[in-house]
Amino acid sequence: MSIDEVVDRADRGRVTLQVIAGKLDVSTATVSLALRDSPVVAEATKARVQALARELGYIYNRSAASLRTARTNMIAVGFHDITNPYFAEMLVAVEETAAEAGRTILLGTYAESLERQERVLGTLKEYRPDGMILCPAGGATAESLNHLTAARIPVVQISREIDGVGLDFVGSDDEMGADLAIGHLVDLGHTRIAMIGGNDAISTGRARHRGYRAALQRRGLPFDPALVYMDYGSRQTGLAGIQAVLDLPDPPTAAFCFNDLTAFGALLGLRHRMREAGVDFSIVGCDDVQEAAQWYPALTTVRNHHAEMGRRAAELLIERIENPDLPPRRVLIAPELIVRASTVKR
Amino acid sequence: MSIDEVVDRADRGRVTLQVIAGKLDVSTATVSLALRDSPVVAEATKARVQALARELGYIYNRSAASLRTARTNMIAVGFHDITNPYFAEMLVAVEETAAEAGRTILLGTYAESLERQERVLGTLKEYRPDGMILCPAGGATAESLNHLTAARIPVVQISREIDGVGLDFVGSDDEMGADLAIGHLVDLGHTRIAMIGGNDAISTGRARHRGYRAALQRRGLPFDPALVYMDYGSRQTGLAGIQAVLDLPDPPTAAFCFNDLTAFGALLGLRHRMREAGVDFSIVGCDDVQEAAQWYPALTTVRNHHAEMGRRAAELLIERIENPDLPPRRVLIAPELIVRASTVKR
DNA sequence: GTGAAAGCGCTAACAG
DNA sequence: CTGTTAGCGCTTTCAC
Repeated sequence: MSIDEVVDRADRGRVTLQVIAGKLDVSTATVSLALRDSPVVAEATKARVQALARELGYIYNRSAASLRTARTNMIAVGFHDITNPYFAEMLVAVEETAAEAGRTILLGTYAESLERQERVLGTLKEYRPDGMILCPAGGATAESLNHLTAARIPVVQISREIDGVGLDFVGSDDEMGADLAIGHLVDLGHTRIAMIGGNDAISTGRARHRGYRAALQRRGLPFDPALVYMDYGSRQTGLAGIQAVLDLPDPPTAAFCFNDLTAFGALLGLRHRMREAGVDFSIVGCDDVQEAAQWYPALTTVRNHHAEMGRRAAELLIERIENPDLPPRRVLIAPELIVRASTVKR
Repeated sequence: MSIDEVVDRADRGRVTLQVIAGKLDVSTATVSLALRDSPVVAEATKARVQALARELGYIYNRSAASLRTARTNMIAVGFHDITNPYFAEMLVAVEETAAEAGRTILLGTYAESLERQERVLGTLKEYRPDGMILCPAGGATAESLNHLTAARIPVVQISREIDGVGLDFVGSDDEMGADLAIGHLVDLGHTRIAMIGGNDAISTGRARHRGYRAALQRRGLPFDPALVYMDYGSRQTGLAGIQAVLDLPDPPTAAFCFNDLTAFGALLGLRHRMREAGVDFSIVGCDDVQEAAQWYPALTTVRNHHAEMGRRAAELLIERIENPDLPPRRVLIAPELIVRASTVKR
């Protein structure tokens, strides 16, 4: 073969197993095996094949392989929002774990739109990922995931859980987390404790609110609905929520926030009222995103080990891909209270 | 066909064009056309095909289609770090723009590791994405992307630029951004202005430092190397950097930070020294991530329109996919100074 | 240790 | 308007 031919081939990006086989006068089967370093091929042959492949700039075509093997080595990830550092950090953990296991991430996002989620998941599944990791939009129902189970696609839910789908789940023990937070505040002498952010549309919202009420009750404290400000867990919610409860005739002295983002907003809202967390008010967040330690005051929060959640979800999924008949598993990671500077004795 | 057969097919996830064609006694070609709503197929036939496809739970197999068409409708995105909100927000814009154009994102990350970048890009290209959007790790060279250009894969670089690769680029005009920042500080009466964060390994680092020097010079201010604290643009860098320059015999009264993350760290570092931005010191960030407006004090920063960068990058890539022979384009988005509360008259 | 051949599920000519 | 045919690039028996 001439150099020109080689360049020509490489140029047109059309180097296939056939081309290599042709030039070396071996079969495509041998080339295929050789490139995958099969022990069945003679060392000398392998070396020749691999050398030529490199020289020609051969690129393995996974679409073709997938068609044949019914395996894509792709893991589809459907997240509602990767702008929230909690999910961004979780996604990185998923991606890194997947990459270590030779898998690549196919990503879809849908904010909190059920309709976009529908479309995105539909598209993702056409790529035939070996499995999916999902954090559904608020209000998603078991029926909305039926098409995935019907197609027998291995799915693990992360962080948010939909009741009654028999799918794997990796999340945090949110009732315990709320209890940790409330316990800490009560220990500091607080008796009027607000809960800001979170709503009934998502499982974490329900669980953290449930945990909040149970924790109060467990400690003999009354539940006052006026102290509960429910909304999507954003900075804006925290900003508005803290001010709303501060305006109450009998305002709280502390607040447990649905997540760190809400807590950051609350920290700010406090300043707008010339108050300061850690001085004359206490704020506890939930999640422990990187930013939490960096705030001023540094945020006391419930660490949910979200990177570990990401890693575990990827591991669970890979196990399920390899063994689809496993019974559904539910792994709850125990949260941990991280006391920093935003909480103070009453 | 019996219901049992249907259920059986659906169960085994093996509904293909052939199956539908067989049941309807038409050819696979017709089914293929009908499912894509081709005008060439009779309405009645289309309706029958589409109805049966839905009934059987047919899932389009993009691997198979890709093999045939040499188009995957995937866009590979290689980012070094999506934990930085700047890049997370950019990624969302890329993903949404791609989704609107019927493309899905294949994601790879590599932190700042050139070796991981190498591996990740190599894997991504085996999936035969129609194109790639890259933000390379620090220190990446033109050679390290040669394999992509050799394979004639359309690539657009985003945010960070590698000299001498003839690839499309979408980024911000960083010298202008630095000039905006320094101009603002000089207008406020500052003459000793530090620059914190950023390094020579990445194009934005070089450009912002170049802009910083040029801006000083343009205003007749001396350049003092002691005021420059170079490092990767992280919160930690800001925290350490601000304290380092504050320790100088002749400390600055203001600082321009490489990015918002660094600025957040600097804001904190100031507090560790009982100083406060917007009161007795001025800090200007760069990027304007969502968090910037939420800080206390709210951060004065150079808005780089990173969401628009993401959108433009996706658009440029799609244009190039459709027209590979376009000459390389370089789009620089003009930054904008956003004055908030972290800067104050000297 | 290597080759021949079939086929994964789809699309694109081309014929009729 | 619909069918026939070939083939995308790979993997996998099964022979030899």
